Amino acid sequence: MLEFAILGLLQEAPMHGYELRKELTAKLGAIRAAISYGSLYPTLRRLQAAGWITEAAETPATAEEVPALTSRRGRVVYTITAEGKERFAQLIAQAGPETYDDTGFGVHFAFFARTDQATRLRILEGRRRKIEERREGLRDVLGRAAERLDAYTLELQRHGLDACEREVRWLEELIANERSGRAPTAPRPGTAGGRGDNDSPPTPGTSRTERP
Amino acid sequence: MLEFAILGLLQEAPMHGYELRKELTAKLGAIRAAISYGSLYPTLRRLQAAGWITEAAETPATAEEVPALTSRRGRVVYTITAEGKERFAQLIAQAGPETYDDTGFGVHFAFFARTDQATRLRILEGRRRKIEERREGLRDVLGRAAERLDAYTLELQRHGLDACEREVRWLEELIANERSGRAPTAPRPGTAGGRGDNDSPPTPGTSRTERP
DNA sequence: ACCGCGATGTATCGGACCGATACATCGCAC
DNA sequence: GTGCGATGTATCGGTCCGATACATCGCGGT
Repeated sequence: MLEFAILGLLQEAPMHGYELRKELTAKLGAIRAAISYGSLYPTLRRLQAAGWITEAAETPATAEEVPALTSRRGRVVYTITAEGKERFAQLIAQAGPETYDDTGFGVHFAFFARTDQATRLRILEGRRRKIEERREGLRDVLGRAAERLDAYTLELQRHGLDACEREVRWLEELIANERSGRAPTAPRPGTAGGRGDNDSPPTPGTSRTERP
Repeated sequence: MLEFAILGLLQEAPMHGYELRKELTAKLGAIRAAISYGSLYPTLRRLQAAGWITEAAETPATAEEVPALTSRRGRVVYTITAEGKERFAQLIAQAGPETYDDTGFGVHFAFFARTDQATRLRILEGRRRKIEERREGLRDVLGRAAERLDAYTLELQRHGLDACEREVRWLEELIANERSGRAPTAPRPGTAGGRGDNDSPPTPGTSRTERP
């Protein structure tokens, strides 16, 4: 998962670790907390060993002579390689079942702008199926095993069921939009500020601002 | 987390691993998938080493003579010890920041029936604070950094923001109920079947059916 | 002039948890 | 009689997290 996200982000620009974490947090803030350095740095090491990225110490040429004493451990900038881009594409293509769990789906969705429409559709439908299964499981528990569980546990299931139904509806909407070739965000009279435009529709060609 | 859940479940009845997993899945189905045996068995081993639980092979007395050849590896039944119950109470009491992340909160909530009201309130408020922070973070991104992100990422944030707002409202409701000493489930004209009662309100004494 | 303190920045270590895998028994349907 | 799904115990490699350590920079307070 982290591998995928890093590869995806580094395609936008080379970055050093700290920056990478910040961008990652901004992009994935909706689905998970902040990424830990205890995962980030080892993963970066791993990616480099595999040849997907290269790391370069940031030293601006001049004054290479006296690096001893207070060596000013410079920032390490990571850049994706051609093989790395290939790897990313490959990871997108083979969207298996692990792509449909909460984190996996979220991360893949965050990089939908780099995913072709067919794969997007496949992932959205896989996710929907998975959530529908979870929903059925919760309904079962709430229906059949309700008397075995205490009121708090039941309330938790109810809340979870609600979230499932909501997400299914959300996914339906996205799938419908996807099929009709539109950008994901239909202009809803929504929660936040009034501006309703979205820049750079991922599939150019059929992008019309929905206005009858 | 797993330690907490196991200790909580085993207080209801002794169980063997497979059963434990099933109960765990039923109880926590709303917040996480199924628990893995790769976590379950090592954790059980750890709990036993610490003395919180005891394991006993299931062999019904008679025919102890010929266990060799097709030894019929019996089920191993785990029972919580007095120290285990103490440990569970201690884990409830020290509800730290890790209690407020998604999984941690969910697991603790699932065992609210074994938690005193003051702690319940503390956990609910801690969780609310945490979700409010996440919500503010998402609003920031959607407000300030919107033009830096593609339409899909924005849609993801929007969905996450929605979930946050919804959860905060849910928590508010629970907190209000908790403060007034009621059971968690107010009789809502809800989704599933019509029965609106809940058995065994966790704090007896002030339990009144809400009817002005 | 000095100090603290928060942001920036890189890094490791132990531990929790997962997914895949292996192996064995039981009951039932075909 | 045989395959097959549910029941049941268990390990292994690997991913990721939380705590911790350490170092620099700039800014505001005193």
